[in-house]
Amino acid sequence: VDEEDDTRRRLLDNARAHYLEVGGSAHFSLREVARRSGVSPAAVYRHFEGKDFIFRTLITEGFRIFHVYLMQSLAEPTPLERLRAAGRQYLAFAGEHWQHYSVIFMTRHTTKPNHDADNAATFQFLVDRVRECVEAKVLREDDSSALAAAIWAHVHGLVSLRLTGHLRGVGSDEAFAKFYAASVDDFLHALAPRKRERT
Amino acid sequence: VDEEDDTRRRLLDNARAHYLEVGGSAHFSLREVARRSGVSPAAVYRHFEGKDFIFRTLITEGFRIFHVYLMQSLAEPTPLERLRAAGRQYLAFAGEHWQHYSVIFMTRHTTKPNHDADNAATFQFLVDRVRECVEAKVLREDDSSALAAAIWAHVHGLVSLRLTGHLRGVGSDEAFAKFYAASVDDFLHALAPRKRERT
DNA sequence: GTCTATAGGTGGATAGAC
DNA sequence: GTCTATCCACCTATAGAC
Repeated sequence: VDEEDDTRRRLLDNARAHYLEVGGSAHFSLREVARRSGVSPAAVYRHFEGKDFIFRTLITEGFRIFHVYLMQSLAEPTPLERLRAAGRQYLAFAGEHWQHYSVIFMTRHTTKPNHDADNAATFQFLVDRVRECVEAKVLREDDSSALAAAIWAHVHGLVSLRLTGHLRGVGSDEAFAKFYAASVDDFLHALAPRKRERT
Repeated sequence: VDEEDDTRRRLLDNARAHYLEVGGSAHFSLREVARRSGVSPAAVYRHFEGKDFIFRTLITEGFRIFHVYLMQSLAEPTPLERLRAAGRQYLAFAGEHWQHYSVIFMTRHTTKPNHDADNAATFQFLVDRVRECVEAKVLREDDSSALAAAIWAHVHGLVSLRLTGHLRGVGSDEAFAKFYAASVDDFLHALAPRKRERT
């Protein structure tokens, strides 16, 4: 079963690359995937039931890998450190698996049930990290979902503009990593509890 | 020349919608555009030299409309109000012209010279708004390009997650507008000059 | 300026040999 | 499990009539 799994891996990797080049499921070419993988179009049907099944596999795989990255942040000792670590893990995942990142977070929404469930579960992880920060008084008292959404938007904005090439001006990947870390800290600082006011 | 321009308009509108559905230029169908517009495939060639020329027109048109929105913010009297107005105009453009927004800011980078030039010019507008805020001491003294990039990332993150359907939890469009405004203000607050420290 | 007709190419999916 | 061969649908672009 060794060569069998190897072909399946090659098909998935090439499918992901091709998927991103055409930007969505509608005009994804199964023949092109077979061509890149060095097999005939018919062989693909031995590994996947068809075009759509390949996408589902890609999305599920992407969330699974992302989940592993996020879980690393739980090793930190305090709520705030766990939240900041989650931010670093987010960047690490996007940098080391930008194809997966694009598949799960930058593809237009077209009613995919699996995608929605995985997405909600992933978002809940961030909400939990935010909630424990609120309870520990290191983030302002506010709706945890709203705070989490704002934080997610911030990191996603940085990462996605970088991936689409719109933030080329920032420079090298290391320069971007510094920029990212500083910007996230700026935003988290803004969400800290206010010393004065707040009745 | 009335009906001629009308056909061209219909072709462009349908081309934009179709472009977004397939997510990129590679598998964009000229026939589909003709079909939606109620003309034959051959007729398209009387209005555009071919497939690629339609994209260039779409991108240029998108930036032109966006530019009009941004310019409205110059009516405000102070640097900070102009910057905050630019943020509101950004959301207004994304909301009222989400197709244009997607075309110019959420499409993968594939070496389009016109796009790069327009993009740089648009970014410069934000850098100018930031710079005058720095000079007026309402934003911290820092590289204006870096501050502008962070602000852009923040608003783009909010808007693009909303457009891809990942921020459905926020609720209605009005609820999202409130959330957007509050989040942008939070971030601008973080970029204000620090009272103490700062040598 | 729009049409029909057509050329040459690519796509998903299946049948049947090995 | 992979192949070749095949079906039919769709694509870009052009030619030529109106």
